[in-house]
Amino acid sequence: MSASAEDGTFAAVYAVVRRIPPGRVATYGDVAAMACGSRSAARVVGWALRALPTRQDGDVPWWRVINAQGKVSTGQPGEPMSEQRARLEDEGVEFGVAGKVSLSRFGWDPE
DNA sequence: GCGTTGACTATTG
DNA sequence: TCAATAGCCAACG
Repeated sequence: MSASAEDGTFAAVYAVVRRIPPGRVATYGDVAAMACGSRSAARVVGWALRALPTRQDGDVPWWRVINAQGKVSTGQPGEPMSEQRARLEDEGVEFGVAGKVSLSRFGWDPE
């Protein structure tokens, strides 16, 4: 697709995140493995999602992307809990007492 | 082209 | 469960 001027690591990350179905969560490592081909590139995924508001994409469900520990990494100062967690709960994702999600239950299973 | 930074991951205590 | 350390990759100035 050459219609979009977006092609590269960032676009790859956005494409993978958009493929995450509602009620499911994916880890940075998983997205990095599919977007960049390397699980170690998880930092790049965080960078791409962090630059999302700057990219004005708006259609990327960044809240469905969490860390390998099953917890959100979005540090939202001033808020009791990250909006990411609220969105996930609204999608049907349940959090443990430690505020962690069971990746074995809600983990995204790419076909 | 180099050095710094970052919404990470895995390991160890 | 939490804290600290090392490793990895890409974008930014």
